[in-house]
Order: sequence, then structure tokens, then C-alpha cells
Amino acid sequence: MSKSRVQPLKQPSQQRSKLTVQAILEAAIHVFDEFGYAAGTTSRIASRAGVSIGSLYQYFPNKDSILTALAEQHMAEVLALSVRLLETLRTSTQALEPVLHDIVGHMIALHENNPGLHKLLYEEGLLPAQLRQTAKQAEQFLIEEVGRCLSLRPDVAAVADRQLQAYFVVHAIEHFTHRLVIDRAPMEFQLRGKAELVSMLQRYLRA
Amino acid sequence: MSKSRVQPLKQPSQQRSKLTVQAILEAAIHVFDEFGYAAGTTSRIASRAGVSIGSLYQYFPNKDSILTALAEQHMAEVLALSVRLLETLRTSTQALEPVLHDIVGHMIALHENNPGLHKLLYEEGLLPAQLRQTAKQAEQFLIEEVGRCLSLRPDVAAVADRQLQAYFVVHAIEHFTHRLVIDRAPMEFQLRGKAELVSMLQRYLRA
Amino acid sequence: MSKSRVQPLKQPSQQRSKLTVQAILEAAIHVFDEFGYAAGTTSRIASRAGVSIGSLYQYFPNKDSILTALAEQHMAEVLALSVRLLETLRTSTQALEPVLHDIVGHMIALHENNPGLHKLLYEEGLLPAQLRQTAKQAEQFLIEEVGRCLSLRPDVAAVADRQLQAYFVVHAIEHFTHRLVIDRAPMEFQLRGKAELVSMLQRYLRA
Amino acid sequence: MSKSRVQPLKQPSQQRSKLTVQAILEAAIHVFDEFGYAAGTTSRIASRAGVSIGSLYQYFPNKDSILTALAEQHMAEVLALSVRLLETLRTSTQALEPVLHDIVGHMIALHENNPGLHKLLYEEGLLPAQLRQTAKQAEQFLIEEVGRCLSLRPDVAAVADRQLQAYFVVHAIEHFTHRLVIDRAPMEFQLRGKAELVSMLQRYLRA
DNA sequence: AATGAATGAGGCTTCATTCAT
DNA sequence: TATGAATGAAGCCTCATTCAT
Repeated sequence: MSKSRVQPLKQPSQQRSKLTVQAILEAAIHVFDEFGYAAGTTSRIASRAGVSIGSLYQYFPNKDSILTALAEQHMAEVLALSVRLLETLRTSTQALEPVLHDIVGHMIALHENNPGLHKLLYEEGLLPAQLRQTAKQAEQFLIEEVGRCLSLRPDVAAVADRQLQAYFVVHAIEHFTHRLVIDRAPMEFQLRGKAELVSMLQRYLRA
Repeated sequence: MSKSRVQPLKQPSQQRSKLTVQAILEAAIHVFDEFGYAAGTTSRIASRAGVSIGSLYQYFPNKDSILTALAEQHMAEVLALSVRLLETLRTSTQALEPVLHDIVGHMIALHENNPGLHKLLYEEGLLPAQLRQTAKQAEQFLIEEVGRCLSLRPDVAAVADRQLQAYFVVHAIEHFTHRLVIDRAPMEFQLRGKAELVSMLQRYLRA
Repeated sequence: MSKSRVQPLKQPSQQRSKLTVQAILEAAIHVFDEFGYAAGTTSRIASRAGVSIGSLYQYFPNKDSILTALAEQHMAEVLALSVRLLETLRTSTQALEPVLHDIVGHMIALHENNPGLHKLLYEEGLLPAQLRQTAKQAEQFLIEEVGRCLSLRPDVAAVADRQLQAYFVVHAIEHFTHRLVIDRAPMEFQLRGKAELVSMLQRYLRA
Repeated sequence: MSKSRVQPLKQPSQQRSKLTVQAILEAAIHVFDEFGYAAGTTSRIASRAGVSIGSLYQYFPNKDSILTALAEQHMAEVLALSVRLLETLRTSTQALEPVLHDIVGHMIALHENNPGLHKLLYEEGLLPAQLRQTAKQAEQFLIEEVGRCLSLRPDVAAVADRQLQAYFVVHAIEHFTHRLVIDRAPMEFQLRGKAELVSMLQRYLRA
């Protein structure tokens, strides 16, 4: 509202910058996914992005910062999804199982592409301390929220330490979601695995 | 005659070699644990081992082979422990919970030291294809054995796909074991986590 | 508009690249000539070229490829010269001796600089198999052409095996050419040697 | 004379030393022949000789000295052979051709084994300056002797510079001898080549 | 801003040589 | 004297990053 649309004339540079940054991140996703972090060289990323190495360094101060940006992007997605799913969990009147199925399904969908990258992001100790800190805080927030939701549902057993339970739920979902995706198991196994994960969670949680 | 035979006169050279190899592996454990694989340089390993870089390469053809040796060593330990634990699982007449407690406890103990290294070993795609193959076979064997044991126990629910169940059990133990150790949570949390893991497994499995 | 077009506006980058490559090859010639292949290290070449080691590897994938480039360059020169000389041999109506003198003179001139390098190129088994193959084929072609030329001249004796004769001619020229240059004999000796080589060839060939 | 032969009792060590040295040189011949100088490592030589690397360095101060010893050995053989052949050349009343045939045949025979080694010895600039000096002197001596012999034969043309002629004879024999042997040409070609070499020399020399 | 050539620290590895046993 | 483990200088090469154009 504040900015009038009178001058569409200028800002091509900012526009272009964004495109370039996007192209680089896009390229980085594929390169890291395919080659891993160490072998995913900056020049590979630049050339895949169709951009010169110099331009890459115009937008990212160093290699780490590219991974960091990717991680932040992914964290945002996960958080956004989580918020939506929590909402479902909170408001849904369905039985536990279909809700869990929905959650797991969405989580798998989110990690289905570029599993190699997600492996990097979650498993290798590459992220800078600060971001790791942030991630932990987000996780902590998520765990707390999940804990609250679980407490609200009558079909979930009462437990002494709700936080701990939520911790296990969150990590079980995270881990097996990755596993199923990363192991590149045949689709048939992935489907059965998904069902079994839901089953495990359900048995773990049910009243 | 001059030299007393109290210490059996073993070939000093072989003795010394073994010590050197041990020192290198020992150092590699710590260096990889602390710096990760990429930043765990061979010269760091050598110098931490108190050995020249030349000696390192006298016993290991390249950097990879050091990690491989560590992996093989660890796999052997895991396998040996697994065999013992399976035996317990099979023969024990105890309730499920204490048996699971025992298993989880031993597994945590095995990974308690040098969690960073175990992360490398399990998570990063660094191991040579052949070893990864071997590891997968060992895991498959373990899963099958676990499946068999579960089938034998009357206190474990009958399920349609025992293999899948065993897969989840094995991986849940593996993952949370690492998690608890890697997160370097306070001991108090680790203890509660251990109990909760057992609880989760028990609920998942119980008839 | 502001910039005059006196100097055609060629891409400065490509220009610069070419200069760098030239500088590296130039330096390599001198370094290999002076130190031989083993002691002619890449960093010596780079520093003599006034270029960083990184630049060297930007244009040559490895040390071998530098020598290979030099060899290809030299082969091209030799071939070009040979073609010209063959033409002379074919068309000249002069007596054999002055023609031979001309040939030998040109060959010596071609090898006069950097004899150490030519030694490497011809004598040590350093060239990659493929290039050696090519060189052999070029030599074979040359021998055949020389054979044909010899057959055409009435002042050359008829012989049973023209190819073999040509083989000896080519190698005698090649060898003594190198010899005279490599032995770094005093100029006076080189001149007499040149004459004697011609004399030997003439006696060998004359009808 | 000075040392009485009364005590054959001691010197087993000297005896053994000689054997060891011989074994090392023998091994070095094969290793250099097969791998060349750079890749013919001292430990390869030692192990092929069935001797520890330490022992090798007991008898040879460094790697170069092994090659030097080999070169000296070969030079001695060449010289001894040359002396015998010169004698023949001097005293023989045969025609030039059979004498040359004999000479070339013997020279080829001397280089037939381990051509790779001879390539090293003659072609690569590996020999220490001092030895190269010695070799040159020996060659000079040989050339002079050959020159003298040629002068004595009535079937050899009188020439202005006998030394130069001898230089060409000696080097032509040396070079083509190596070529025929090193190129590992098929035996059939080697035979024809040998005949052609003799032919070339004969035409070069004949009155 | 964009380009890509240039940089050089630093990693892995080899191998001649030394030295403790 | 023999052994072979240990040494470490030095070579090749990579790749994140800088900088001239």
C-alpha cells in the first residue's frame, strides 16, 4: 500500500539479483545432492547456475553461506509445514492413525526431492554453530508444541514426561522419514515403511 | 643368556608395528571425532599419533583406508555385541522390558565414546561401496535374527510383516542410541531418554 | 564510441589466457631442458612462467599434459618441415649432396634450441602411449615418403628394400642431428659433423 | 703376493658382501630395466635382491650410486668387447663386410638383454658428471683406436678427417644397435636391420 | 555488476634415506 | 652386520577465494 505502483520502471537490478540468488541456490541444491558438500565445488554450483564464479561470490561471502542459506530455506519450509500439521493435529477430530498418516505423508513429501541434500543438512556436522543453535531452538519449539497437542488428545495416553514423549515422536518421524527417502528403497517398501512408522507411533502414543 | 626371558622375546619389529598401527587408529578416532572426515587430515592424525606422516602411509595406503579400518573395527564390535544380545533375547525368560533395557544400555555404552566418529561411520557416505555392502548384509542378518527372536516371544504381538517390524526396532535402537549420545544431552536426560526408548519399543512390540 | 576502434576489441580474457598458456609452455621448455622431466617440477615451471601454480593447472590437467603439449608442438614443427623438405627432395634437380645438406641443415636448426628438451621428447619413454603411437605413424609416413623420393632419383642406388634404406636415412638424420646438437660440440665441430653426416648419407645412397 | 693365502678361514664376510652387492646390482638391472630409473625404487631393488633396504644402503650410499655401478660395469664390458673387436679389425685379413658384421653382431648381443636399462644408461641424463666425463674419455679413446684401424685398412677409403669418420662409425653402431634392440622390433626386422647397418657402414667406409 | 583468470594455502602421497634394535 | 620401522622433505594437485577488466 505504501509503495505506489507508478514506477515499474526501475529495480531491474534487485529483481535480477533475486533471480541470480535463486538460480545459485537451486543449482546448489542439485550439486550438493549429487556430489555432497566437499565435492560440491563452488565452481560447479556457479556453472550449473549459469553464472560466473565471480557473481556467486557477489551474493554469497563463502561456500558455507550457501549451505546455510539452503538450510535456512529448508528450516523455514519444515517449520511452515509443521505449523500447519500441528494445526491439524490440534483441531482434527479424526482418529490418531489417519492424522499421523497425514503428518508422515507430508513429511516424506517434503524430503522426497534431493535426499542427498537433506542428508547433508541433518547428518553431517557442517552447519555453522549459530544456525545449529537456531535449528535446535526451532526443534525445541516444535517439540513443545507437539507435546501440548498430544496432551490435548484424549486418545493419547497420559504420560509422566510429555516433553520426552514429544521428543521421541518428532525424532522418530524425522529419522524414519529420512531413512525411507534416503535409502532409496523401492516404492513398495517405502509405502509399507510409511504405514509401519504410523503404526509404531500409534502404538507408542495410544491410550 | 644376558637377557632374562621374563618377557618372551617376541619379534620387536612386529611388536613395534602393531603399536604404531594402534597409535594411528587411536589418533584417527579422536581426530575424526573432533574434526570430521574432511578436516581430519592425515598429518593431523599422524602428529596426534606421535608418528611421522611416512609411518602412517607405511600402514595405510590412503586416508580412506584409515576410516575403513575404523569402520571394520566398529562393525566387528557391533556384531559381536549383537550376537551376545540376540542370545539374551532368545534365551531370556525375563519380561520384554528388562531385556530391552539391557540391549539399549549396551548399545549406548558401545557408542558413548567418540560419538562424532560414529556419526561419520553411520551417516556420511564415506565408506567404500564394498564395505557398505558388507554393512548392509550384516544389518540384514541382524534384522532377520531379531525378527526370528521376536516371533519366538509370546509377549510380542503377532504382526503381518515381522521383517519390517524388526527393521524398525533395529533402526530405532540405532538411531536413538546415536541421538542420545551425540546430542551430548545432560546425563540426566540421557537416562530418561534411555528409559523412554525402551518404553517406546515395548509399546511398539507388546502383544 | 568513447573507445577508439584502432585495436580491434578482442575479448581480453581469451587474449590473456593465451598469453598465460604460452608463458607456461615457454617456461616448461626451458625447465625441462635444464632439469629434465623428473626434476622439472610444476612449481618450477609455474614460477618461471611468472604464474601461480593454480593457473598452470587451470590450463593443463597434470604435469604429463604439459610435456605432451610440447611434444605435439614439436611434432607439428617437424612434420611441417619434413613436408617442405620432401618437396625439395622430390622436385629439386640439384645433385644429391646439396639437397642433403639443405635437409640436414634445417633439421639441425630445428633442434638447436633446447636440446635437453628434445632429448626428453625423443629418448625417454615419457610420452603417453597414444602420442607415441601418433609419432610412430608420422615417422612411418615420413619413411615411406622418403622411400618414394629416393626411388625417383636416378642418382640414388637401386636397392632391394627401399623402406629399410629410408628407415636408416631418417634415423641417421634424426640421431646425428640430435647428437651434434646435444653434445654441445664446438661450432667448428658441428659444422664438420654436419658435412660428414651429409657425406655418410651420400655414400650410403649414391648409385 | 703380499697377503699370504694361509688363512682361508676368515673373510666369509667379504665373500658374503660381494654376493650381496652382486644380488643388488642384479636386481637393479631388472628393476631399472622394467620400471625405469624414477619408478625403480630402492625398496623395489632391495626386495627383488632379497635383501633389506638397510643392507642396500650398507653397500651403496645412495640410489645414484647403484646406477653408477651398473654404468661402470657396462662400460667395462663395452670396453673389453671393443678391445677384442678392435683387435679383430686390426688383424683380420677378411673383407670389410664380414668384419663389420661380426662387430655389429657382438654389439647387438651385448645390448640384447635389458634394453630398458641401456636406454637409461645411454639416453637419460642421469649419470653423474664425473662418470659422464669418464665415459666420454673412453669413447674418445675408442674413436681414436677405430680411426687408427681404419687408416690401416687398404679397403677403407682415405679421408681428410679420420677422427670424424671414426666418430660417425662408432655412433652409428651404437645408435642403431640400441634402436634395433630397444624398439623391440620383430626378429626378422632386426636381422634385416643388422644387415642394412653393415651395408651402410660399408658404403660409408669403402675405398 | 558480471566475468573468469589468477591466486596460493594446504591436502594427499611417495620414496630416498636414517636409525634403533 | 642385518633388519625394517620411522622419517620428513618435497612433489602433485584442488579448490575456495580474490581481483583486474
